[in-house]
Amino acid sequence: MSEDKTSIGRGKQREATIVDVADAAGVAVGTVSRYLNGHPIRRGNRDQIEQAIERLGYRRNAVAAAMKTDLTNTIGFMVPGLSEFHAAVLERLSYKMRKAGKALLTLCHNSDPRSVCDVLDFFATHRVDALVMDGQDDVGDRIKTLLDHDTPVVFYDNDVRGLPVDRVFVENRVASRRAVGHLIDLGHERIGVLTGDLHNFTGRERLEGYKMALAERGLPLRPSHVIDAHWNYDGGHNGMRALLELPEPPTAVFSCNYNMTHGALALLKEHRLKLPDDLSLVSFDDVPLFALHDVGITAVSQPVDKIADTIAGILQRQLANPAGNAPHTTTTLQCDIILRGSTRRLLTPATLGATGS
Amino acid sequence: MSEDKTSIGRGKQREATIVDVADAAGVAVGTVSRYLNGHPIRRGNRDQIEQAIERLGYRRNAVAAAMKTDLTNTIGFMVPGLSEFHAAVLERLSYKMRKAGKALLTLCHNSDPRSVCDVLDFFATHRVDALVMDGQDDVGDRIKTLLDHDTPVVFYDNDVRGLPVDRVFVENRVASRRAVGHLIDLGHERIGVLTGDLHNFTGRERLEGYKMALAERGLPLRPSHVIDAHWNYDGGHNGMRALLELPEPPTAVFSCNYNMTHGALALLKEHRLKLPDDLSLVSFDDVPLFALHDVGITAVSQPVDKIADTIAGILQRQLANPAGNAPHTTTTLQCDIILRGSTRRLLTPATLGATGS
DNA sequence: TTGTACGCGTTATCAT
DNA sequence: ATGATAACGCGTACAA
Repeated sequence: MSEDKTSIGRGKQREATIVDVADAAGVAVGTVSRYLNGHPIRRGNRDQIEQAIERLGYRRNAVAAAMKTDLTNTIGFMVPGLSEFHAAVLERLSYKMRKAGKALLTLCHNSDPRSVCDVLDFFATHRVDALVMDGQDDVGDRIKTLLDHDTPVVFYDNDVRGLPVDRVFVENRVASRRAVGHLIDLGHERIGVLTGDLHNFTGRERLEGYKMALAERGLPLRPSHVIDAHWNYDGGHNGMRALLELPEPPTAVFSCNYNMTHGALALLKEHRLKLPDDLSLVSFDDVPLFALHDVGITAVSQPVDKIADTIAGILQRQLANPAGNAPHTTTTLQCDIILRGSTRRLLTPATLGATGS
Repeated sequence: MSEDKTSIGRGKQREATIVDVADAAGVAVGTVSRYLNGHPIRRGNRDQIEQAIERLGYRRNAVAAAMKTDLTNTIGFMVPGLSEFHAAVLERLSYKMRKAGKALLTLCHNSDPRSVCDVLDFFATHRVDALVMDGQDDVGDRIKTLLDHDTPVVFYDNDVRGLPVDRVFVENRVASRRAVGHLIDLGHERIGVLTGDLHNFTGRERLEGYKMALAERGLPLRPSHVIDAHWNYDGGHNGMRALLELPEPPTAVFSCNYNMTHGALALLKEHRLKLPDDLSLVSFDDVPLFALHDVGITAVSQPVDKIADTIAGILQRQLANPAGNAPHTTTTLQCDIILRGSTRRLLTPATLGATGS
């Protein structure tokens, strides 16, 4: 009820400040500030200060400190959504940064360009010390604004060219080429592909890997076998149906990310089609349950921990640096391909295909 | 090179402030501030201000604003890790809060009490406007500190009693009882359970549901069938092995969360045991791939979206409220049980069991 | 080592 | 509706 300044219970109880602590401890504010920041302090004063802090329930105010130091100890993190992959990167990265006293401000953009801009503005306004995101087109202006103010930016998972930022990617082309090459090794010649958005750098790279594998074995590229499945479940679901309804359906399919694989698997199940007898399948992105899926899904595994650790390293280097004059790096990490039971050798592979064309 | 105050390129280029904007626009700072906050402004001044902002590349400083208003528009979010469940809640919650101009400061504690405290201190120092977390024991003091300063706190997923906070949970007991009841309906009498940490409120509730189902059908509770699997993969893996090595192994198992189910499934696969012929299994927590797992995993599905939406609602109500005098609520949401193929009717169920005891 | 005093960028309170 | 000015809590020269 009462609005006393000395109210002990709940209520507007004004926060104790560094000044209050100084008064209570009988020292100057400067001394308290130095104590808080780990500078040497006379023994007796230190005890007084610690008691005062305890007694007053003083809590440091990082907001006020940020205003002076221009350091919020906060890092912007923006991804399309918290799929298994991005969630894993976020968890590991947040763990690493916590040990450096920093935390991630997490926001998703759902692949909506408008949201991307809003989020970037939010980060700029909140003066994040750095920004980690998947590359997104049409945001060059906003990114440049951040860079102009010496905010380090790290792209991962997807690139946007021409921006002076640090980058952490995986060898999308190499891994995709190996994955498709594996199918060819097994005798497959009609291989479908579910691609991500091709406006997207990573989407194009994975498709290129597919094309390279075909080309280097002298297999033709059939346009009808290339389905734009938009990175998502529905795309994978519909795309797989489209492939199966082809006059010459593929005997194997390469899916360029987990979501599309998921949709494709659902469609196969609906039609009671069995891997690998009715179709061989390789997925980009490995998730734990793929190992348990009946015969097991052969998949390209991204090195999540290495990705996060690399980003953390870059962040620490850039933040330790006074102005943004550290050189920008691009790290490209290798993927493993995990062979499981969703792919099988195709016997007498070309018999039907030869008569067809 | 030059440290000119007029440098245009990269570098220490001091941020334009509201004062600079006011000068350039020929108005007072108060006017600019009001413009930025959407208050009515004379037409001509508005144009001047907008031009000045554009010309100077002015970006609002949320840190300085926070110092005045005691509002950081930042919400602390702490969970043990970003498992599928928590990641989904985080994604949806962050989406909801973004529309209110707020973002989540995300930190994981990995079930380490020390980390829990560190994270809580971090949030307090950074003056988050609210806190969302899974309940964790032994942190009453830190939580009380936040509450004393009128920071709304919401617990979800796991409870800690005796704290004046808002709560959002699911009907753990009811759902578990139904899940185990389903197994009993199918004729199972020897039913194992992989439990989570029993120091944990939710862990105990799910186990209670198991016990209730047994009791109300007159089945004995066999202590050897109750395995503490610590919520995690290894626990589920080892726990399932322990159950199968029993002289009278269970014919069905109830696993109290996804991680343990995952471990259990892995063990079954290693031993080439098939669901549901060799064993029936029900999992608490549903994940998308359970639908695709060979026969499909019967699972209790938590209403992730409803959980997040409920939390968002509470947050908005509490934040709209001047001081922390809004009543605290506890919301308990229902779960669905998704019947799939991992459970089967046990024929002549008691024949062997009867001779045994 | 310690104390004093100023400034960081914004909002809020007054008059006008 | 606007202008002038006092805070907000902290860090840090500077002088002592």
